[in-house]
Amino acid sequence: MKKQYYIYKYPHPAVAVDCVVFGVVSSCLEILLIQRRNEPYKDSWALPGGFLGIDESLEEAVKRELSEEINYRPEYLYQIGAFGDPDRDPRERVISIAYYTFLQIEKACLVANSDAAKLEWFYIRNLPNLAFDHLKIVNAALEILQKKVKCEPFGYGLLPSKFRLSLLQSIYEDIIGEPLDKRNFRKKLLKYGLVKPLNEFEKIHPHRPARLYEFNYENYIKYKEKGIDLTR
Amino acid sequence: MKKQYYIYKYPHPAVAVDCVVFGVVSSCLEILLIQRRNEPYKDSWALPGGFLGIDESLEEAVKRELSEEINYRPEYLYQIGAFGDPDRDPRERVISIAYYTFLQIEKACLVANSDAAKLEWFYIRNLPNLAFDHLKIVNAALEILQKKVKCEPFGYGLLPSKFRLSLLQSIYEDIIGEPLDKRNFRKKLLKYGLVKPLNEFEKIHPHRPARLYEFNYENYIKYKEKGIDLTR
DNA sequence: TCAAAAGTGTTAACCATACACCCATGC
DNA sequence: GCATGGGTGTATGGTTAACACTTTTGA
Repeated sequence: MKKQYYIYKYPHPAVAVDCVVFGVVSSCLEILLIQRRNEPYKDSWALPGGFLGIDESLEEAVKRELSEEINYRPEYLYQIGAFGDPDRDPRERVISIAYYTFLQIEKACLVANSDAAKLEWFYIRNLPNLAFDHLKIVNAALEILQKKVKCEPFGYGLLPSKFRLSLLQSIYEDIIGEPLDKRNFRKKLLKYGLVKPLNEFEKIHPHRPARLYEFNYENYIKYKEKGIDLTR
Repeated sequence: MKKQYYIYKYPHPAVAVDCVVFGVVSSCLEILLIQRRNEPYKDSWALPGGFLGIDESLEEAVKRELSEEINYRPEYLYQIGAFGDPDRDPRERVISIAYYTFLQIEKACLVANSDAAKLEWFYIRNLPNLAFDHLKIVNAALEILQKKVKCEPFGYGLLPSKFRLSLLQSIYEDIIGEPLDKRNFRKKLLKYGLVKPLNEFEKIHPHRPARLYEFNYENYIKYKEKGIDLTR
């Protein structure tokens, strides 16, 4: 492999991408973190991500990094924003463009990558110390979800395709950080036709089994455009 | 001045900042554009902006560029996001981090900068052709305002400190692109105490003079946190 | 006296809120 | 039969939506 250098007339920062991967794991909203194997922040937990290739788009870079690091290639990415404090990376000036995505656990086969970096899901309300300014990035992502949840239906592409309404409700509660009224929440979902009941039930505990529902995609999109607040 | 080069082991993109400056001009929501004096896109209209200094924060870079280019140093900046299509700039790979800000015309003394680049306000619904992907950036900013206006009170720091309610209403209408009911709009603003009436009137046309109002900052902040939709 | 923009109130339908009890199951 | 989470209905008050006419001014 040829050794090469890149020369510029003016100093250039490095550009990286990072991604907050949300998933529903053990009935909670969690994010996927990687334990760093190198300095800086060796052994700390960090968002999956890496440096931008000079010819690839920002989204391609995220998809490539996630494929490599968590063996999952997301279809949809949503930009959180750019994080560029001059000292956010001790090595050199690095601007990170952060994204978030949803991972339906049923669709993913997560394996630690070939480098055997450790991967783990963490409940959003119980995160470990994070490398770099990754906590700031996660918090920015959560703020976006908090706003989203108050303006549009939420959960499609994140929850399993068949789910209990109480699971959807608890994801909402994880995001907004306060309890919702069960009766009102269900009434609204059904009234606007956002979910349709199935004749299937989930028996995961020694209690009454819960009915499963699917999103009604047509109405989901309709109210995504029109706007709806399921949190009240 | 010493000639110097900057050498990296991996290729680095350039990083720029651009800013959509919103102002209320001739009773409309307008943005400030600069006519480019150099290639590429010579003579096209473009957002004010420029390259990031290697040691300055993203926001500092925007403030510096706006000071230089439009003689106005904004206090608050809001990030739109990063725009990084590989071919968005024909010169080299450039990632642009875009911001928007509000400029109260009463507080600014805009002069074309020393380089005598032409500055002009353009109504958001009647923009000229823009350089680079700046139309995409402006549209992203407008989408943010469209969402904002449906979730929080809007206009503080943008409108003159004393204004007619019909001016505020028409700014809302510029953003959402549809007419609002005058009675309902005013009723809501007053009911929630978002504005307070003054004993001053504006006579700018040969008709009945309009009462001026100020924002009630305390309630404005309160409903910004709590959320309110003045568009319905 | 006309044209133009400012300003004002009421009603009916809908929606949000708050709240408590029964159901189905496995142990 | 009990513990646990699943599931349901109603009444009240507040919010939205729709609507048309009078006022003030300068020309």
